[in-house]
Amino acid sequence: MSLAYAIMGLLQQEQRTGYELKTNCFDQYLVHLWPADQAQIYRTLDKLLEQGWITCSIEIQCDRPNRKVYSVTEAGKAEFIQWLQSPHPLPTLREPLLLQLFFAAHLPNEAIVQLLEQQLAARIEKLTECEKIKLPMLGDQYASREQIMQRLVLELVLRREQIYIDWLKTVIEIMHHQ
Amino acid sequence: MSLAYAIMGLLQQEQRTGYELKTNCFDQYLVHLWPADQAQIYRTLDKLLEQGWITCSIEIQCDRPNRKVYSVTEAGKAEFIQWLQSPHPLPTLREPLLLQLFFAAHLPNEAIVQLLEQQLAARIEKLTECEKIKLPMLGDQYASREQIMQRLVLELVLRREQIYIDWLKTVIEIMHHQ
DNA sequence: CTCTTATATATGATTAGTCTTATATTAGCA
DNA sequence: TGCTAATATAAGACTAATCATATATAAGAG
Repeated sequence: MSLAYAIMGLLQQEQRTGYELKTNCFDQYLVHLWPADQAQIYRTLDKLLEQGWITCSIEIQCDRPNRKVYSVTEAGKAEFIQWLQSPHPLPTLREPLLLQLFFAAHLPNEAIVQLLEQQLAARIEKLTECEKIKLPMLGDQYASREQIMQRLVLELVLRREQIYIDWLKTVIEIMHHQ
Repeated sequence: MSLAYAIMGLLQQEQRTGYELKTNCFDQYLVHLWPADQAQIYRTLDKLLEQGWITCSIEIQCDRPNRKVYSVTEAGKAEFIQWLQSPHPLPTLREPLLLQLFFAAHLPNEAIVQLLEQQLAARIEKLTECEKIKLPMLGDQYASREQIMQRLVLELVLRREQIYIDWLKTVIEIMHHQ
């Protein structure tokens, strides 16, 4: 379960609450990489606590609801390093659009183009979102090791989105001239 | 639930049993697009039957276990055409490797490279698998409409795999010269 | 004669992820 | 005064997918 490790990775940067993980980490830096539901984050924190991989200290606040601040234990750090190095099978990417296109012979060309145009708009929007992410460029000598790794990941995400856009455009072109 | 529609699409080509769907369709033509578990196929067939979108006739065989042959009803065909045209939100692609790399600053370069090399091998294998799929080329004037659509889908899958491979190679290169 | 493979269907259990709703507090706005 | 937004956690319900296992028959190999 990768989410558990994502959480441990984030808690190693600094101790955090479930709320901070959701709003400051997953929704800001991991939206395009590993989106996570609030309910799932809290449940995973419980599970990690049970396993003894994180600990929790309750901060009593007078002006706000109490916070449970989590940090990673030594056992958790060891477990995290193990996970970091372990190979995973390629995940299966199931894309409804590709399935639709696979069976699209049943549809008139205009209907197919409409489907593709809609997808193209969505892809362009996603690429624009990803381009907004601020990270030092690859040549940047002031970039930290962490930032370099994150930039490399972002590079793939950008390239991948670009491929979809290019492909959609050529398919639309082909469907027009048929 | 896209699997239900994939099944209806396949049953529209010709009537089939659950076993044929699994071994002749999903495992052969849809492995890289929409892999499906045997248990899930049979359960989805039950659900489609309940909905009245497919019908079933039992073929008694003397030498083999009986077969339940399914075909799509008029209601099912209408439902399928509706689905074919309806836009879907972009699916979230969660890739453990990207998450690992995101946090890989904790790891020495050699360990990162090892992870990348392993992934590269897996990606090359997958690309090779996809290249084995036989479909007429895009210019082919004897290609059916169905084949053209399937070739277009395959083109994206191939391009996407190629992007991963290119990216992995450049990242490995970068990790070596750091 | 037993073991494996192919044909054929079905159920139980579990995981990961999503959606919805509930609770509680404070600040700020109209 | 009531409404909304931000902060903070939790539980219930559900779906899609996966894994394991069970059943039954026949052909073919060793």
